[in-house]
Amino acid sequence: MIIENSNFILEHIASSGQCFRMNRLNDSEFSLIAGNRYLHLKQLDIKRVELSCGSEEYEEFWKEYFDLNYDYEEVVGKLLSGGDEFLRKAVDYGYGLRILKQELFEILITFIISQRKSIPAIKRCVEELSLKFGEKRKDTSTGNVYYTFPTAEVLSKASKESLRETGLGYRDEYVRGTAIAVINGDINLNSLPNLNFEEAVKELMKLPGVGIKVANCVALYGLHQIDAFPIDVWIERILKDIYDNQFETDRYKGYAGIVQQYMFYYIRSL
DNA sequence: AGCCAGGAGTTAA
DNA sequence: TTAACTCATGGC
Repeated sequence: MIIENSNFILEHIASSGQCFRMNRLNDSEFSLIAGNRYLHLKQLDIKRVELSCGSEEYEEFWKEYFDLNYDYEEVVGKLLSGGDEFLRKAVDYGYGLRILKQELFEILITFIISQRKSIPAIKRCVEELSLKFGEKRKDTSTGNVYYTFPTAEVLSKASKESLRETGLGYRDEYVRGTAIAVINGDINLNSLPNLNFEEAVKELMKLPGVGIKVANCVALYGLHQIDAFPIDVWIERILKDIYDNQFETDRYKGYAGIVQQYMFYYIRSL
């Protein structure tokens, strides 16, 4: 089915560093594995995207996944007219970015993996992990074969050695420890959506391999706390070099996470 | 070849 | 509380 939206650019979303299983197939087409599902996407033009799913699956899952109930045009308008030169250029460059609503456990593990890794390396590791510990599926509408992201159950039972074979490096114990914490009830992922931002971050940081930055990423991409503002090495450079450490996230309350996404995507292009 | 990657944990002060 | 050091691996 075809989606019309003036802020939905697949190329920008796929390479924005928030999802690691969305891949470019050619000039206009992309594949995406999210949760247990597979989707084929095609950018028809600047305002139209074709999805391989039917309207029922779209309404039930993908519409929410792509945050298509939220009006990004309003945020874009504020940033373009807000008088901040860097943000204006960032939005101008990264138009069509959105904050996806991804599966919580998958986001938790992938951002634990992300520490001290480049985006290509993260993607490779996530694919290896899915191939080794996920379930093989076949998409009914495209016939495409893919592997789901592994469950906490499976990862909690995996040996350190088998985990490390996927390229995790020293993060093997973090992944294992977090999966075990989820299974034995040390943390209840289902309760996190009920917490406010500060409480959720505090809870997440009890997990091995989850510090302030990863917790913010999980809050933003897995809990859709769009005031979360993850500060990685790139964002830190911006805050220092562009804003002389005077950037005020409070000024963008209600959509700071979206601002962060534009910043991140833009700075990496320079 | 050597540096850096969407950092976190530990230790020392 | 903060600073320095270490961690395994791959991409460029």
